[in-house]
Amino acid sequence: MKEVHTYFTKWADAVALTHDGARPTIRADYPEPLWIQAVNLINDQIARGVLRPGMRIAPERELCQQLGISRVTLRKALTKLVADGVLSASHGRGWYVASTAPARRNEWPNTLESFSETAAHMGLTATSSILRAAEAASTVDEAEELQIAPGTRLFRLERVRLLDDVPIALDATRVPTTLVTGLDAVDFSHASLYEELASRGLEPARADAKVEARQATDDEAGLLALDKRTPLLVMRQLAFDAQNRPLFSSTIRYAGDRYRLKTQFVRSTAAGPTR
Amino acid sequence: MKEVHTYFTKWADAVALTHDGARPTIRADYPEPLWIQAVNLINDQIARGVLRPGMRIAPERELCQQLGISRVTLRKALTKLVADGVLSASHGRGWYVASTAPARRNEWPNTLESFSETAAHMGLTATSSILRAAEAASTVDEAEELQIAPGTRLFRLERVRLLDDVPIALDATRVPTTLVTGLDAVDFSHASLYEELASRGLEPARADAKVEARQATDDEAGLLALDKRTPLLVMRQLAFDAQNRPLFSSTIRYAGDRYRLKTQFVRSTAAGPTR
DNA sequence: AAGTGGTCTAGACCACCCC
DNA sequence: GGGTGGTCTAGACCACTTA
Repeated sequence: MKEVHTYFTKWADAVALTHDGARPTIRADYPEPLWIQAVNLINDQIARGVLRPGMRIAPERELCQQLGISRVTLRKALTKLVADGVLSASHGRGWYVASTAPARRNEWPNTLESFSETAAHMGLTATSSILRAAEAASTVDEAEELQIAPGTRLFRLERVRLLDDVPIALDATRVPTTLVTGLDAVDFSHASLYEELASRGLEPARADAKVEARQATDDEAGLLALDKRTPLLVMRQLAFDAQNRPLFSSTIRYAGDRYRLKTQFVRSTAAGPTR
Repeated sequence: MKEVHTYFTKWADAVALTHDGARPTIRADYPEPLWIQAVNLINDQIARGVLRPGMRIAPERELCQQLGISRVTLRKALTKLVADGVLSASHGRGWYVASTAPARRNEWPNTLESFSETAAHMGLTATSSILRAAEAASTVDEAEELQIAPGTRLFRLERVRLLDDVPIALDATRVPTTLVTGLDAVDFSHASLYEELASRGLEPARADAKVEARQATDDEAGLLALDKRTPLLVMRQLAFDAQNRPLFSSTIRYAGDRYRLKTQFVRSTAAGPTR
């Protein structure tokens, strides 16, 4: 495809990273990998206003000298910054700072967060009222979804999720006991399921989610203290670890007028998998 | 954190990629970059069943020889496959094929798709009934969202979106005329907005979305031929290009019982941006 | 101690953009 | 032609896992 748009007719001046004092603080001592230090350094410069939206930054080979790292390492950092939407590259022209005020930028591309973590980010306290926390045999549907044998025992956790004591959602989560046992001994009115799983070596890496809207039933309306006509935002989630093993499934029914889901879609680039 | 879980007590046998005929088809001629060829090759081997879920693949240094590429290039391919959830690495132990049948795996991590593209994937035909397609001055709110001066003219496109002639959603999209002009001359009852933008050099790279549920108004119910009590799934979307310039905003109101949003959340790894 | 992934380097060539 | 990003290589050292 032909590029129709031209941004500048003349070259923008490149901006060096070292405008204050000696060489920037990239140390080979190894507290953190060099490329992560480079990412943080550039993020800092943008936050500090040394690098402003739309600016062209110094060419790669020059940055390498300034930072004292190799080009391969620098490019690993730049790649990460592109993924975060902080920089963008233009082939024969240079690197440019993305044009959004960094303060308003999103934290992470598309984060899988627990309810507790989301609450913490908002400065609220997440608690739960437990409706059920027990092991039982799985149904055929549950077994298929979690890729276990039908009848395998599941830990079922059903909670009313509260933010600062206001009921927000109904959360029904199922974890196969083939992955973890002893969850029924935990008090989940304050504990976080994510943390419990993490402490047992189970780390969710991603989750597929389906979202739909429907009316609340009488039961649901009662538990969430809703007007019966209020719609629910229903999110059905299946979480996997890095090996794509299903870890747990959860259905979260949010009160339609008390919650808003946020997500970010990314346009796929290059090498889409072979079907 | 300490790793609690141990997967194997004994080493799994490594699996080579070359089980059929001569060396696999990675050619330096350059139709595609070598690392993309490697990605495709490994995806193919998994699809063909040579590599099966849970298997350990040959160590990096061995694969380099088999494929005739350098370790850096191979690792670029492996990194991509990790991002796609196809492989996972374990430090001192090796590379493992993720344990989900590849056929059931998702296409792309989290795709930004147009309605037309989504329809095509489902084998349906997307059409539109145009409610409005005209330029007008922006309101203060619209201007702020799109980062333009208030009063700047916008192209407003309002459509009923149909799949195989069934009304699915109401789509209201606004594009600043500072980015593109002449859109009011296009017949959007069949044309795709994404394609029109792409042909003018505007490529969306990502979009922030907020999703909520609410009841349909009488007007909305009428346009979508809904029972008035059916809830709507409302998605408010703001699309950006690679430089983070806002390209357009769109509000899509789906009939709650005719559509289901799918998305994927990814657990953020390493180097979270500085706040 | 040996095997493996994780990080890093110096140097090369190509493709694209602009003068 | 000169500057710039995109790709690729060979080789090195470190950290983690398993024996």
